[in-house]
Amino acid sequence: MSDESSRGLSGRRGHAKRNDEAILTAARDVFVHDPGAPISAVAGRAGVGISALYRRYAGKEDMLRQLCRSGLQRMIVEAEAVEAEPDGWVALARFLERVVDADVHALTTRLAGAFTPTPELREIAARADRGVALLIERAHASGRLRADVVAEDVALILEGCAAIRSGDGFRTMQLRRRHLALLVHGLARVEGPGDVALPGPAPQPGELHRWPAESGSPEQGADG
Amino acid sequence: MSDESSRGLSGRRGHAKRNDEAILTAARDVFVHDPGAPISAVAGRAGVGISALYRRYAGKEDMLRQLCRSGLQRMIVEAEAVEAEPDGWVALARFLERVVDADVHALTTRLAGAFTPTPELREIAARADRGVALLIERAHASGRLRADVVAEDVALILEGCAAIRSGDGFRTMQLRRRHLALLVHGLARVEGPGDVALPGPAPQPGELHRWPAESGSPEQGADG
DNA sequence: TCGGAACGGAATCATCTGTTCCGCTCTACC
DNA sequence: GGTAGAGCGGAACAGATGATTCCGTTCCGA
Repeated sequence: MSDESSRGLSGRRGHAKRNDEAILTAARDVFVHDPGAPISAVAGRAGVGISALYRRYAGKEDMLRQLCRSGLQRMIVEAEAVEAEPDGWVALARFLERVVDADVHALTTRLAGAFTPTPELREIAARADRGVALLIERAHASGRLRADVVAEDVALILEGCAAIRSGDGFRTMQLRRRHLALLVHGLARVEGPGDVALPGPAPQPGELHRWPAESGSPEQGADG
Repeated sequence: MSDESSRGLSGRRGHAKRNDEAILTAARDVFVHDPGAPISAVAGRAGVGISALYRRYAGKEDMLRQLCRSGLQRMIVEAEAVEAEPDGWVALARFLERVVDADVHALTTRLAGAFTPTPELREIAARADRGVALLIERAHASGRLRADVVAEDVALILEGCAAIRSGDGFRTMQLRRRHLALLVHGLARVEGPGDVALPGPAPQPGELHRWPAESGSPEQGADG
């Protein structure tokens, strides 16, 4: 008994700690499914009351910020996880699979409009973007990536995959993987007459950014 | 003056007829952008009052139904528009481009959860699905489509494209076209060792359907 | 001239939801 | 053993939102 309590696994403290995770998981599940979900849905899913949430987070916005941050961090982790892969092309493909499997894109992008970012968050986002850019660079170097693909295309790809939904969570993942496979196949360079350049100006750095520029120009806010 | 009025282009009647279109267009624009938008947003965008909407539609649900129907019909029109194209592969690609350009997928799918379908609507949807199936069949016959692609993959592709968004409407279309090009490239058969089969069970007919089966089995409703 | 189609928009009514608050439980510590 | 308070459940509160109704007004059309 004293063993358990000293490790924080039982008693009031341990229970609270377990709730920390239950709530975080529930929040992730709920908001990935529906970015506009009410906070009570999170409480319900976690099997706790509202006050258990407010004990941990200053408010809904704070909660979403944390969630977004954890998503961005996960993205960075996945980028690092494929760093050791010697083949740049394979690294990119594996990275995309991992991110899709982690279902992290909705957190980092869909949620982003619902709160004002902290400087810290901007920095983490920048780090994540840099990781992606590096992967694209390596993939280009491998010679197997279409020459006209840019780092920002990754955002389009992830967005497209995240949009796939079916009633069942597991099936959703299968379908996303299938869709991703199609996309990765599309990313591959093809020599010969079959190759047609991707149309339109490529997405520009910053164009698809989660939040409007730091401060100053009152650009298009754009979302409703 | 009598000329115009006889053609319904001026006067109270003509104005009303023009409002018909303005409202329909506004509704399309608004709900494509945000399926959960309030009806007042449509009125605002159309430059009319709320009552102008309620004169034409029984309620919001009715409006969404009409919108969905027009979207499905547009889909059928686009399928017919490429029927004459002799090359089945080209026909499929052109069809996808047309549907993406018409920005019709959000209407036919995203909106579908917001109202109960009429039998008529189900039938139109079935006709649209048949059109797509035919295009896939022809594309297979041309020999240029990956063998493991099925008709239901089209839904995934359109969903993925519809998910792409930027602040500007025109730019959004450019980016969708770019993404689509990647996808179409991915759809192309590649002979040789580079070819990897699409993973997971292919999407089944009915699996991605807009509405739960006609009646009877209380399956997963699934959406929030 | 006049009935009423067409309409604008305020008022209504029903939710929905973020946040606060109160009282309870049960642990951690003395 | 007793007690302060961490941790919590959930009702209450306050504000927003939004579909729908309703009423007064305008102005066409006969």
